[in-house]
Amino acid sequence: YLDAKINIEEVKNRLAGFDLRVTHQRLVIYQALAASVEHPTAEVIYQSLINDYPALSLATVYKTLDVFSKAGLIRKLKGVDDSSHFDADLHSHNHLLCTRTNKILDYEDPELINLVENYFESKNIDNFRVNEIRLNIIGETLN
Amino acid sequence: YLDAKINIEEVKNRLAGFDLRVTHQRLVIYQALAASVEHPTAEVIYQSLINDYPALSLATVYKTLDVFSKAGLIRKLKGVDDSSHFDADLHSHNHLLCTRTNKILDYEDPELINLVENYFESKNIDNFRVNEIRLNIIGETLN
DNA sequence: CTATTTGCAAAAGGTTTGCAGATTG
DNA sequence: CAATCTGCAAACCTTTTGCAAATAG
Repeated sequence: YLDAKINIEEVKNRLAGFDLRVTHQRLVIYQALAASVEHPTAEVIYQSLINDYPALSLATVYKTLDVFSKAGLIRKLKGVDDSSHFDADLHSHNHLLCTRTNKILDYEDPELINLVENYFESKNIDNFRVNEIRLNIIGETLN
Repeated sequence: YLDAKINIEEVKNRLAGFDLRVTHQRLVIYQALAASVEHPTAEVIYQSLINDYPALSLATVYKTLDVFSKAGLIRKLKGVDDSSHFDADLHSHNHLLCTRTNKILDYEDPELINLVENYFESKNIDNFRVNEIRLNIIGETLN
């Protein structure tokens, strides 16, 4: 379930890069999120940390994820069941949303990303400034 | 804000087409949703009906919209602020999500729809059966 | 030292549920 | 009639908030 943890210095650099204060809680929350490939919810992140950091509060996890996503350090995603998930991967990629398991999976497809990006580069939408295109693929994992 | 109301016989046919019982509440709720171009929330639909149907309950609006969307008669959408909106328009189309007003606007673009549909027709994703592609354009209305 | 962040508990907000009575097919 | 739907109020669950103490820069 987990990638190798990113080292703490790297996390500090990333926080600094977004003008965010470095606190112990922020470091471990970011580290937990970045180490997961599962696009966890606030609750899941909290549960993954509570054993090692018993003083950590769920409200802090919520606040921190909110601060991070408003700063642009991470992204907030919606699952098919309306739950809020978070993603530390800022690279352009799309997601598979499974209606059976409610999980969110990464879908990396450079061809698709190019297709969509090219399309919108040459496109102007009246009275609307485009910030981001989110393409979600809804369906079912088969395994 | 409102299109002309669909006539009641047409609404009955649509409900029947999805094997849904016809009740007074369902008729007016569907009619209100179909008449709106604003992708209203449950609360907004409720408010739009409460004057004419004082006995209507908000819980019924929620239940009905849930039944409708599970049956496939309407679609549930998520706004940028995480609110649940509903859409009676089943035709292929995309949405503009405004981060300033939290509104959802229709974005009709046959060329884009073709582009994406064609791409996924020839595409197979391992261990995943695709049901639907949702492409949302996030940004700001300029008005 | 000042501003920001944290933890706690309480509150909020949107949505769901249980149930008795009403309605549909 | 049997099955389903409705209204009401209470319950629920996720997220947010207020505030005093702790911490970062």
